Amino acid sequence: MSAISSLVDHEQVSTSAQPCQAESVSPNLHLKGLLFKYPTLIENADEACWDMLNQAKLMNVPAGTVLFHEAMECKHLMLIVEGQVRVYKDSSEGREVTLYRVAPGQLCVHNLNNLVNGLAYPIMAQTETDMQGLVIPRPIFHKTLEDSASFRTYVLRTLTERLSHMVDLVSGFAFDRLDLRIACWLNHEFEIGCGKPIKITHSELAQELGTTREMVSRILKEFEHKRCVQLARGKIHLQCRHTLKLASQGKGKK
Amino acid sequence: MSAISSLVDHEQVSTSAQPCQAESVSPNLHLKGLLFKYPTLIENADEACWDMLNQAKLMNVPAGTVLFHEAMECKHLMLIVEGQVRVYKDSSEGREVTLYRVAPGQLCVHNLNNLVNGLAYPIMAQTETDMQGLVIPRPIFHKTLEDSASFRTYVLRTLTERLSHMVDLVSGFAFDRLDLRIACWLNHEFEIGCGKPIKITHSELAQELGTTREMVSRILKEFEHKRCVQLARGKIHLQCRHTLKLASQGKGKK
DNA sequence: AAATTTCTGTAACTTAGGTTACATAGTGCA
DNA sequence: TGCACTATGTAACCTAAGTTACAGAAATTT
Repeated sequence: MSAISSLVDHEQVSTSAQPCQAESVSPNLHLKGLLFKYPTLIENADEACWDMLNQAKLMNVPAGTVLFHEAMECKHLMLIVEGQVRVYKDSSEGREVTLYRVAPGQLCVHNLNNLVNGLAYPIMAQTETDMQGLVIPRPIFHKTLEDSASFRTYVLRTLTERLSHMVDLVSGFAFDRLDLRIACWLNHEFEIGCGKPIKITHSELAQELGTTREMVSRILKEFEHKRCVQLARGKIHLQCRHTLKLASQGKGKK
Repeated sequence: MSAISSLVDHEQVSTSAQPCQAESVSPNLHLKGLLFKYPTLIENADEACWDMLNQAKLMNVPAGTVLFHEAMECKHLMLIVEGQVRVYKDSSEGREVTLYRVAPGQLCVHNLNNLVNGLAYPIMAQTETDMQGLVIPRPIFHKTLEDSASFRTYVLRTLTERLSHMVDLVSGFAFDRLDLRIACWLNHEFEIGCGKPIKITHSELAQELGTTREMVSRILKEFEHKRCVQLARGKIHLQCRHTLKLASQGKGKK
């Protein structure tokens, strides 16, 4: 509660109702460039879908902006062109868990939820980087849902995929030890980063996984002793992919 | 793995591919009777939606049937008319968590996921009671998604609602103590049952919440001492709604 | 009625995770 | 160079949750 209001007070907030720096996107060509990260949406897009995209406005949002929170209503759908958004839930004791991230090519399903059901949901979304997005007003979103088969497919896919992802989250919390969850997270990050060092602080990682900084420090240090990783200020270097894989499979419990 | 295959071996399994006892539903009137628990679907149903429903086949499934598991592919969408299905995830150590239940009026979103994305997902669904459902073949489901605005709305609503529910699950695991989670669960059950005793064993409740029987026994006994509930074999009686509410709000920590 | 199975109670113990409370080490910059 | 700030390390302690290992009660079957 206090965490939320302090954020809202002290940081730049753009309610979806008042997009800042919105401008029309003119030619189709330009659109295709902006949306090249949405291949599943674009490649099969039908006319109705293009209609919607042509009516979208481009909007710039600085890093750290709260896009929605608590009981906020969404008046727009946002397609992210550049940058990324973190969607998370915070606890009354000041801890956090990341639920998922929205990157170019993806939709914020809670944004969708809000648009479809008209229900706000007590969760937060905040830009992690400067962001550029295409803003689609609610009525146009609904109309396109009616008219465009391709858009529909895209929306449905996104929703069901997120759902599976949420099941993974639940089962991690329910069954896996924290060291396992950290190892898996590292593994995944190293995989998509091709082994490049991960830039994150221990307390950020704690907020990612819904735990505390001290626990993360403790477990990362263990991993360093096992020579999976090497720690530096604000960075985690991969030392041995194999050892980390083992740790992430729950083996080598020590 | 072994848990799954043993279930599959020893219990009655109906792959969605071979519905047992399927029969055509003839007149519209009959359909309306069957689907009276689907008001949101029925009341606004357009012609395309009725078309689909008219092509559905009625199917009876006995209690304890595994509807899908692991990497099983769904060839049908199932609208539950009578009875209920439990969708859950099991751990390698033999524990379980219930993800959600599907009752008349609802859809199994993982069934949807499978139909939409063609991806199977390692999670289980099993009938808890004898069940009667309307089976809709995959191609007809897809066609109706194209043609029926009302069906689409219904599907989207269901999906986004489940998603919110999953967030609650995650945040419970991430932030709430087990006693809190049990208290909330009891509260909810007493609410929908209007205070009637809940029929459940401790180990079933453990599987519900992803914990162990001993923990549930211990915490329920605590609640009995606090005079929230009264325990009997296979049953939990509500003693004082107020005290339980307090416990479920994390107050009266003892 | 006796035997068997299922359910519950509970004590003793272990372990994972969280908390408190510092110390120390980098980083940026005045 | 020194100061402030942020990030990390770590020990001691606490508590929630899980585990082991029973005993006994209630239901069900033979």
